[in-house]
Amino acid sequence: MRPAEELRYLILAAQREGNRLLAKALRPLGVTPSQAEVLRVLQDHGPLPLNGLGELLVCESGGSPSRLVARLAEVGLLHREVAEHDRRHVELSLTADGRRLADRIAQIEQELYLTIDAATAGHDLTPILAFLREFTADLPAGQALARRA
Amino acid sequence: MRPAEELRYLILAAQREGNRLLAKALRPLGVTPSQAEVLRVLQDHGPLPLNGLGELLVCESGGSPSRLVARLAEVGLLHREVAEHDRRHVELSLTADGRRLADRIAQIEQELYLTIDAATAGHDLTPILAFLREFTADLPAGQALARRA
DNA sequence: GGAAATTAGATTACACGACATACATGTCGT
DNA sequence: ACGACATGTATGTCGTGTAATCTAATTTCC
Repeated sequence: MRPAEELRYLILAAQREGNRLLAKALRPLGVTPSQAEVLRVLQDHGPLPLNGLGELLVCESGGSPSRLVARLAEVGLLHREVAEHDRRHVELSLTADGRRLADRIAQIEQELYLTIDAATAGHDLTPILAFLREFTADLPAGQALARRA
Repeated sequence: MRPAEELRYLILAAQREGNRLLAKALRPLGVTPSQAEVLRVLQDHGPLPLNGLGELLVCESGGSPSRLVARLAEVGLLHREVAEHDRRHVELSLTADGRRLADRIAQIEQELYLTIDAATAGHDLTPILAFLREFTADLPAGQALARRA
């Protein structure tokens, strides 16, 4: 199998399995990995319009994440408020419940990162991160990640 | 951002964007990336039972890919035949249409691999492949990929 | 200044994919 | 024949991409 093909499928495999592990760890909290990403981004980057949130999400690369946000608003984890100066904008902010849950999600992420650290022991991540950064630099999902820093 | 976190999101970003590029390239053929994977696996690994196909797919890692296969059978790209000696087994094989389409998919994959080669120019893939192989070695999706060789 | 066109933000609908669970059915050992 | 097990199916929930649509703001042109 040529390297490009193996790389393609290995990235697919790693993403699928990593997502599955995270979904399992998050299940007791009643949120999915994508929902957790929304809550954590809102926790770290303050109130955001829907569009601004979309620009920081790696999942849901195109358009506005209306549907993802709608589910979180339904269960009272975040608040949607129409901006008075521009009624096209919807300001999103975590509720008290949402902040509490975001803290618990952060803990689970820490455990995940310890698992990843263990899996990467003996490997130099530098060339791997460098390649992936370059590969995604021009693409929406990569730019979203870059904006977080 | 700690390396483990960046790695997690970069893998997600790379997978999403890669899939989007492939989906766009496959659109004129009327198939999705997952459907294309089924057709190509069947082309390379002969007739397979549904379960055996599932063991070679990186997408749809758990369970049997019933629905994926059902859609392809509906549009006449593959044939499902119940084995006479054991009616639990369904033998899957490409139809003439399926074989023709698999050839065209293979061409599009070649173009994708050229794009990946260009993106990886200047990088040594060896450590990247080694890490991802190790990371997925014990997981279903990684084993599926290993079985292809 | 005001109406029409354009742009921007958000929502919705459709199709498909992924995962988990529950269910039905076939096979085999006893 | 009965139950354990394996295999395949159906279903529900959620996620993701695309496109169409709706409304609000802005721009353009008279």
